Amino acid sequence: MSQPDDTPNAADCTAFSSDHNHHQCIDQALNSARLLCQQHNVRFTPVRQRVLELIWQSHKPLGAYQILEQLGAEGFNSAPPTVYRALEFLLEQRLAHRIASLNAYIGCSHPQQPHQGYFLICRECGSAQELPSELLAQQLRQFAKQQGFAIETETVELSGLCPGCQASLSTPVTQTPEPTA
Amino acid sequence: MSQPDDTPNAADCTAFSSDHNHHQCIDQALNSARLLCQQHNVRFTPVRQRVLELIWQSHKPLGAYQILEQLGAEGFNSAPPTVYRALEFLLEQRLAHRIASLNAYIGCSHPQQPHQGYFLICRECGSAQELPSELLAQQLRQFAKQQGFAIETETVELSGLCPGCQASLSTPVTQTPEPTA
DNA sequence: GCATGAAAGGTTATAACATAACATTACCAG
DNA sequence: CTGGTAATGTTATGTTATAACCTTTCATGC
Repeated sequence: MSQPDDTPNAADCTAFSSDHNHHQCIDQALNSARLLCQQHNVRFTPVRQRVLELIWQSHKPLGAYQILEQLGAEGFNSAPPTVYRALEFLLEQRLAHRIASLNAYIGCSHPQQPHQGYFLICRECGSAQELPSELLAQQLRQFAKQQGFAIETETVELSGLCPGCQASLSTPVTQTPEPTA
Repeated sequence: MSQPDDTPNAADCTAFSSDHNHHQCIDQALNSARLLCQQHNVRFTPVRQRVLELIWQSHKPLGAYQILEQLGAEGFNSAPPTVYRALEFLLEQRLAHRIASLNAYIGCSHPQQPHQGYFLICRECGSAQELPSELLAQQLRQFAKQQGFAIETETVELSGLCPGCQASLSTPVTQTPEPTA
């Protein structure tokens, strides 16, 4: 409660460009998470932290059993309930989202603000970008309101091709090399 | 090809009101389907037809194994591939949609027009209403376009309470009785 | 320190959802 | 009526998720 909510957002980087400092994503996500768990007075245990790290390792949504495999390799207990409990916790604390269309999980880029995640998911590279959009939220509410429907949770997952993969697929050879730093 | 696309749409009824002639939904859906299969020169076999009927029996999305159970009870072959093949066919022909957030399937209310399904799903009564919305489609494209993202498939599933269940839950006793015909 | 109770984690089993692979049957075109 | 393709039958298994019950951890009050 004593902390201002001005922590940098972990994924103000964009999932679809490879030229961002991804360590920052992870570090900021973990810092945000620690802070948020303190504020909520809940325990950020090793397995919960590790699962959060794992789903932040890339911007690709991760299946529960992929996470489980990693955990097992690192000496954690590796029965399904372990990972599903950790994921349940992260979802409750709004530190992660579930991608229904993929049965997969991904770190939440804006855990501080209450929001629903809107996702752009590239079918080619597998990356998913979460985008907050107050405008889209309004439009969806409007859409539901016309039917007298009261929205509680929103699943908005748009699949297709990210800018990078559109380019690679249309010009598979002559693409400009990307900056490596 | 020789048929005009003016078949009545099976779900111009609304899933959230109980005072519609639901037989019409089913009949129209089946007629549309027969027509569409003729047009596409594909076979509308008994099991395909029965699965379509089953997912039209109510406006609640149905799980594959629920369908399977029904089929089994009726003497159809009842191994999983049977129902998954039928569903695959119906999805291909755009006669059904998959609801990712529920792992369930529902009849498509506007099979004639190419479209993505936008769904309002009531967590209380389980009904799902599909709504076409060119406006929402535009807004989603716009949203994606800002990121240079090319949408191929859209998963838009809004869960909450339908008008009827909002009323029942807030005034559990004093609700007005519904017309029975 | 230590009792204690709630939260977290361990363990085993199983439920729920979905597909692979290969054999058989149905159906139509020639 | 035959040959090929689409559909279905059959068996097995893969993948995702949860139930149920037991043990451990850890903050708290004594």
